[in-house]
Amino acid sequence: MGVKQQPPMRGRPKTLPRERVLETALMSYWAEGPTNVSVRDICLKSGASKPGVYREFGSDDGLKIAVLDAYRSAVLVPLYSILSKDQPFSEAVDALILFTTQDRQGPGLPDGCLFVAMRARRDELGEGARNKIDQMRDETLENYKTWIDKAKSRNEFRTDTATDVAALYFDAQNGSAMRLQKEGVPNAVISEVLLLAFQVFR
Amino acid sequence: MGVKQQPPMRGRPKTLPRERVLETALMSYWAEGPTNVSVRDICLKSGASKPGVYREFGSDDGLKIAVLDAYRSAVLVPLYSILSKDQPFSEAVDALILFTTQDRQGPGLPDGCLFVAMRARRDELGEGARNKIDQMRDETLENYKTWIDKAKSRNEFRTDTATDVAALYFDAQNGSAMRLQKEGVPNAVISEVLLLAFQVFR
DNA sequence: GTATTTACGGAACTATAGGTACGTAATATG
DNA sequence: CATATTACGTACCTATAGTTCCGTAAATAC
Repeated sequence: MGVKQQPPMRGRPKTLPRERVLETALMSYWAEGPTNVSVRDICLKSGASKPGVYREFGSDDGLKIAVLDAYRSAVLVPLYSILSKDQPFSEAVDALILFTTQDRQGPGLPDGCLFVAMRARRDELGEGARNKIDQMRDETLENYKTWIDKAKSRNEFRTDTATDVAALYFDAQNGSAMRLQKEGVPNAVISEVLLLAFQVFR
Repeated sequence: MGVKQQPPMRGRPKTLPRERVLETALMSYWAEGPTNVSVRDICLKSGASKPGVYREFGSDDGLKIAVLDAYRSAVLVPLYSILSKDQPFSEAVDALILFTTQDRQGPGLPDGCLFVAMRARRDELGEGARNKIDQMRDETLENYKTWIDKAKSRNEFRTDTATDVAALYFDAQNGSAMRLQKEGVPNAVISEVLLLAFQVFR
């Protein structure tokens, strides 16, 4: 199923390095902030031409949507998988803290979280990116909620706290951690802050 | 002391409504985000001319510095005064939550916190604003630290937590609360989140 | 009055953003 | 070969940002 083969296409073959553009944009937005990087910058860094990028992604907004999707696959899905993994609540919390404070220098990843940065500038972005952000935010909260409800049903989570409030809480702590990381606070300190924040559930 | 009298000035008298410009800028930045408001916007809303604003504040960056100072006096100083007031730690915490989640509709104030918004866009601002932000951030953390140390000396605060970590924690919780408020989360829910966050200190 | 000083603001200027028109190159088909 | 099709990228367009030039107005000093 699918038409993935090479159906001898007519016309001039496409040469625009889509993945390269996407990754350049992702890393640039992540490192420098999504509103501090112009399409021109991305073209220079990726070797693409401006009309090429617009042909491929439609608009600045379209590029941002594609980047958000890529970031979701690369970073958020792994986060969700920690939450949906079948393990004791406290172990998941530890895994969350480790995930959040893992070293970025080694893998050559920027500090902070692109999604957090996008949310912070939500109102400077196009309609498509805004919708994507809202949708991803909902998805994140839903993942937290499912996780918390499961923990509640196992008596591993205090039942005096509403699930959606707790979900907001976890998301807020994670966001704060990413912001501190971006500001240059050492991961060891961020760990302490998160440990403190998640003590209320033990 | 001071030369506040009217020393019969030479030249044409100044007519630019400095306070009006400042307040317009403050409210616009606060409501719409500091990087979503142009000098032109502020001129149209305040009735000033563009050269007038530049004569008075030097530059876009200078205007932002002036606005940050005004915001500090209007919002941060009252926050600091809660921390420095001589009252039991738990009462101060309650006062903090009340302060953060107080209604904005009534006084006609925007949701969220301008300082938090400025910090989020720190790298889109000029050098002067960035320095001001850093300085105000330090001041805020110092205020938290002094408050926490005082509580520790009274045995009202757990001594197993480093003061600077706790200060980062309080500031982070406050920032999250302001962000949630800006996103439209009801103050009642934000109260719950903060209550949860500050339970670790009881 | 004239000279001096200071502030005024309309109309520019410069830089950069997102976005595209259009002539050209590269492929498949007949 | 000619034709249709698709993608290429230089050079442009428009809008808007921050910023300033400069001729003029309103005051004091002589």
